[in-house]
Amino acid sequence: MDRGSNYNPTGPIDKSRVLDVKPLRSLKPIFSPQMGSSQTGPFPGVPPTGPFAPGGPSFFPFASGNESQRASGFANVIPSPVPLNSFRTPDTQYSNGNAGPSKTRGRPRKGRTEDDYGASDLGENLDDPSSGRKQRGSSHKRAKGPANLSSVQVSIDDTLDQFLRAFKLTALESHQQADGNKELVARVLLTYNLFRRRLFQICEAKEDIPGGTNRPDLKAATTLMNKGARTNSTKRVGPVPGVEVGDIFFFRMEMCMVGMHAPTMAGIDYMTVKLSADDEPVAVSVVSSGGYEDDGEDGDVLIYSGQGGVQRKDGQIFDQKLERGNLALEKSLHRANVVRVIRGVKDVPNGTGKIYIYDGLYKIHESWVDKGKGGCSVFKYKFVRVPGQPEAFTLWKSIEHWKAGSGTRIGVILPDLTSGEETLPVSLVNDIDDEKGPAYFTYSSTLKYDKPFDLPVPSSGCACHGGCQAGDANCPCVQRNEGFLPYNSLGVVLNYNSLIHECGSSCLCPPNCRNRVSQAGLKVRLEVFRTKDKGWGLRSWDPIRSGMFICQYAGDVIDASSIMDLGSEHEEYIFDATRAYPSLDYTSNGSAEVPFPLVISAKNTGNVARFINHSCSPNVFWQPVLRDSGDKTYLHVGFYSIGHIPPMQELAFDYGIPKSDRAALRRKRCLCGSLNCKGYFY
DNA sequence: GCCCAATCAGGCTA
DNA sequence: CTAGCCTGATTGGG
Repeated sequence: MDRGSNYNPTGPIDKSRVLDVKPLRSLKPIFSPQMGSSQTGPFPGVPPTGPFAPGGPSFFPFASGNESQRASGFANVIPSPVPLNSFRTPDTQYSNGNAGPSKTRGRPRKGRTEDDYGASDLGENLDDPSSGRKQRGSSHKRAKGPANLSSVQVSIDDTLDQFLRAFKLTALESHQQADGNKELVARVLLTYNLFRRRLFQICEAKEDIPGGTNRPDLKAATTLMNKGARTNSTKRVGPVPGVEVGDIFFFRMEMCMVGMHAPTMAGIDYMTVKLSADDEPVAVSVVSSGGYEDDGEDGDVLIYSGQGGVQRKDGQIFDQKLERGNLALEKSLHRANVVRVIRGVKDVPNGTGKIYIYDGLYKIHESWVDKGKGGCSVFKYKFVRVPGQPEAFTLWKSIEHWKAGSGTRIGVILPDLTSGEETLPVSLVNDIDDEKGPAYFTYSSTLKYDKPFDLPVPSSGCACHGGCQAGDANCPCVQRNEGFLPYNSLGVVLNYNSLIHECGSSCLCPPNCRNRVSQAGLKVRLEVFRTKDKGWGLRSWDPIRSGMFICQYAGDVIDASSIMDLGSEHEEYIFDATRAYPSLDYTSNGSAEVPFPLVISAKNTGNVARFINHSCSPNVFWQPVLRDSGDKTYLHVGFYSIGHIPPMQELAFDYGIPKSDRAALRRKRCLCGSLNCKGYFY
């Protein structure tokens, strides 16, 4: 019921009596509150129909069918990597007016950590005590390779243009910028994240490049938005087309770009609606991320604090005023309008970062004035979630309980089907039917090569005792990856090469080197679960960032020529790199294939990857990864997320198309259920 | 239209 | 690890 101290049971008070306020001009509801109306549908009272309710389900008559089908399949639109020679070409070959040192902003670059997500765990347990926690400062900078500034600038521009072209965002129609849809939102966010990561990778490797930044999140967003690559820029009360309840974001700018929440810092977003006589502000969304003392009785209630009203360092105290966002919330309360709520939670693996969860539509039930710390007056608003929406924030709370072992999770068959083989347990869960588990197999987290199947790649290990450093031109591992480290410290791939060269056994770097991601094991808590109609599948309790490593494909490497003879029951657990995969087709234009015909059977021995199902709209893709072992180099297959994946969403990748006609005859009915499902897979 | 203030970021340092 | 400083970007409002 009441939550006690903060709660004022006397109900809303007359704020104008207490504070310096603008008068509420009209309290007559624009829309009838509809609280007890007989309206049907999942969101009673939503939207507040009328002149300013463009939200809600829409048809997209302008979306070209085949274009949307093509573009939402991430894999076939991955831009090719910037060729290495673009960093070596003299300036004179380019006539780009932006190139040239004269355009540089003279801002001195500061020292920075190895990634854009705060402190890294690198540098701990180092042999070399003098290196300290982090390689920083002049010695580190001097180690960086000579950067050809202008050509790097060109490559940043080129990279962006490639992304924009690949995702067909070069010339968005104005109606597409104003009103989005799911496919468009996905394209904008994917482009943003690919560019942001690539931008970070380039900037951390080279000093003082024009357009360089220590805030790739901001830089990438402004660049994209300046080119018109955004959507849902029309503010609206109610749902945002293309964003679903439970969707997650890792940066405020992401929400800005897709019309979820426009302000870059402020917690309350509102719009001014035209009335017959006056303009009135109406709230559209709030972000609750711990800046104030927000609280709620349970997952469906949020006590939100108004904006402003701080206690300054000099001791001066400012009360909150009933203006701007606070006034808008007050109006939304009186109009009984819905407000989108975004919950910010701490990103545990990152530490300093936050994850923003879209928790759906809420209504403000009451407001009051409270005394905040320091004694200033603070507005409080009680948000109550509109019933009937999919679970979002409460799901996160449940997962916390599962992890702590305090919650009862129904349908758990095994707490850890890997029997400790993996770094993290993997639950086996069935809350669908009576199946007791998948057919017997031996769990193994590694890939087994029977025959020496090595590649003629001369491997000379690095000597980076403190872990490989971005921009270290002397590191052979950096060189093999075209001058960059392929991952950040969270295990996120930063760009898309046809091959990732990880450090191997001949390298002297420690096991927690940034370039040993796929060999370091699981980083997210996975579960094998019973799907409704596709057998067993794989999903994650933890949120997964765009580009993050998920797992490798373990099993037995088998002879590619024998794949034709395998029985159909065998091919259920086959990974076949010789198939045509959309992503590989795109990045390579057909030329750069996997170095040798790698086929893996996980029928008898395998890991979690054998449970990943096919989807025509995948959220996971794979990349070949090279690791050396002694004097031999072995190929592995790493799985990475395409976009951000909320907890408990099934992981799936595109199984590709077999190149042999015989195998192609064995097509199976696809049950992925996506809008652009081809209807079958192999 | 220009400028500026306000703001539940996010990186970095002490 | 946390508090605080610093740069930063959008948008509303004057």
